[in-house]
Amino acid sequence: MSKPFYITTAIDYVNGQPHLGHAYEKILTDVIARARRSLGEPVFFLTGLDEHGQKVQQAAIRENKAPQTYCDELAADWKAFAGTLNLTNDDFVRTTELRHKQTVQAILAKLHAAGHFYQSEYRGFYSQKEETFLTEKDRQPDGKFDPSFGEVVELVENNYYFKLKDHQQWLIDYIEANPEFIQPDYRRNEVLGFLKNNTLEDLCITRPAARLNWGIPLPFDPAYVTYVWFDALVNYISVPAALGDPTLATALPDLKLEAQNSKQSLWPADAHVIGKDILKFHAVYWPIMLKAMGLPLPKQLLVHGWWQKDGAKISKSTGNIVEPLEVIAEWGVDAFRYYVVRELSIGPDGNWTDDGFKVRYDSELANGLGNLLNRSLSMLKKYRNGIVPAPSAFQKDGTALVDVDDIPRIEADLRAHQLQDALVKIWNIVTRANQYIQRTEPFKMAKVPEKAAELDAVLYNLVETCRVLAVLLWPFIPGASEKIYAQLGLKDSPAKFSDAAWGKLSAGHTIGEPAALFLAKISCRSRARRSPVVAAEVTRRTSRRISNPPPYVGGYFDNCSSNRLRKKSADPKAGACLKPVYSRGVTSPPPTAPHSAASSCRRDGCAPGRRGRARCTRCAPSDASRSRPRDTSCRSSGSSPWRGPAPACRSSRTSGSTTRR
RNA sequence: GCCAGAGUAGCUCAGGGGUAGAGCAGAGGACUCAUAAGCCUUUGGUCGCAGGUUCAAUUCCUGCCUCUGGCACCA
Repeated sequence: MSKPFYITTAIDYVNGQPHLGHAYEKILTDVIARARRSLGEPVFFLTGLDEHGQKVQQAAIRENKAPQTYCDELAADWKAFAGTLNLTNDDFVRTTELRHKQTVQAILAKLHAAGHFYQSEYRGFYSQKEETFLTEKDRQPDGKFDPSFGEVVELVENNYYFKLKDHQQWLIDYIEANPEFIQPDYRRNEVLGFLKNNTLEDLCITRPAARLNWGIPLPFDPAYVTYVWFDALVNYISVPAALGDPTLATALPDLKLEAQNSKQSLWPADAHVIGKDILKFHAVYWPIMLKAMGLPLPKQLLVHGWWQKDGAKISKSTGNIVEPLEVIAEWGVDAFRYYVVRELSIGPDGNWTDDGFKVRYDSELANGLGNLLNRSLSMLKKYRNGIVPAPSAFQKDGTALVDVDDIPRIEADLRAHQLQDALVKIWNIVTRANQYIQRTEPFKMAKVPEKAAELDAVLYNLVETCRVLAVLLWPFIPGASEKIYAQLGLKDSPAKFSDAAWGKLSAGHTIGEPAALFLAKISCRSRARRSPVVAAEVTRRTSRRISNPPPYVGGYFDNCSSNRLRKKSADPKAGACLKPVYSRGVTSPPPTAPHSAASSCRRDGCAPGRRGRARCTRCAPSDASRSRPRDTSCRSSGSSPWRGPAPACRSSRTSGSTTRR
């Protein structure tokens, strides 16, 4: 058994309720953890809470609670939140737990004995009201501190310091020698720039217990508690230590936990997923702490950006917020997970817009993936009684749907933590499958008995593609993925990446009932609002196909994807909006469809029946620009307007992705 | 101020010395298996500004303008 893939989130400071940023980091981590499990690796995924410190102590006092009680109550919310996000964390660490405090103290004792700490005086301006030292930034232009700080006194305080000065050069060398250690690259460059241009100052690691007692006491001097660094960061090793990690047991021989004796080390972590705001702590202090302990460094710091909403900073005070729980309640956790992972790659800041969310939900999840599943299963049900047909020679088409290269490329993206790229590739398959239906027209084959074998093949390819998609999507949207498997009538789980191999669906298998995977909430409502005729048809179809139509809760999408229909519906005398309704074959088609219903041509005398610009002589485009030829051939093959060596052919450029990395 | 990075279509972004690319948005069309979904076609750009190198610059160089990030107070 190989070493488990050990991945962590930062632990969140428990002084409030979880917000979008917390949710984002946890989801990224969970997708990576699930992906590794799916790929067959053992995984340990750790998240948790940072519960010590002044703000917690103060908040507890304000609520007239013991700090531990205060933390216990909030911790319940945070654990529930992890469940709501459908996280697969293997443990949940709280820094007030005994196992954590014991590890912290063992480390402090060891480093103190080895001479890494010293005591020194700290002199500064202290606000008694705010119970904090002030900095130069807190000064007003006239040199005085803001009255909101109350009385400010100059205070001298002894504290313990951690020596950093000797560690600068090896850390620079290490980061330069290990490009994967800090990702993305520009974050790595920031750390290197900082390390090369500044001299590290020793780190103050304590607070006097008289001033702050909600913390872990120094084992060698109970007059002090340790401050954030040797508390919060240590969570990454306190849980493995408690689980009996042999690497940690060797490094911390005095740590006597009631540990299971594990044979496998979790440490070093394979990835710490963190926000850009805490990069320095993880890229500078943490490696030095580990080096001092004699422990190896984590393999990677994966640094994500922050979210904005509507282009502005997320802020409780201005009300510019995204409430994850509300979004999940309305749209489902899979949609939420999908949006935050698909919207941006790991690194840059993101911008949440409600419209953007709705567009992705509607066009990508509901109309792209969900509708593909629905139409594929419906046809199999309708034409073959829901029984998967036997393989035939025609099925080689399936390789065009899920290209032989797709699976390894997606696997490579997952391993490289390029989650957005993986989703883009997966959606290429969705698009290809929808194109395939249009190209092969199985609904026409069904009317021609001689094409039965071909229809078998097309149906097989479609249903099998849906199955493969479920497997590929499991790390991202596990709920939807499992629903796809259920609709396919498969008993097992789509959680094994190797099941993405083509052809695992066996002939004779009977699928389950098709149902909407992601209900498109809007588009039909939007249309319905504009045309009573369409509204009636929508209601009829909805009630026929969906056994339990959800109640309409109000609100419309502004961006209806089919503006053509919308605009025509808005024209009171066109009747054009009827066209799609008639064409459903419900009733006979309109005897004389108005010309304007089918064409953009509105000139008098343009013969009915002509459709499209090209066929209408009076409306034909006169400008040459419309038919500007597109010559994509390689220039070097023809007569060249320039001299010199033949230039490289530029016609084979690969298309770009929408992501900058 | 210092150090990075970025300015390309309405939006989000790829690209890169030789006719400018994708997705979304916009426009037109054909179809009916499907969640009014899906499919096809298509309009948009002096590639921030000014110089320079070059037969040729959006691409390389220089300068300028604008924006973003970092520069250890803090999660």
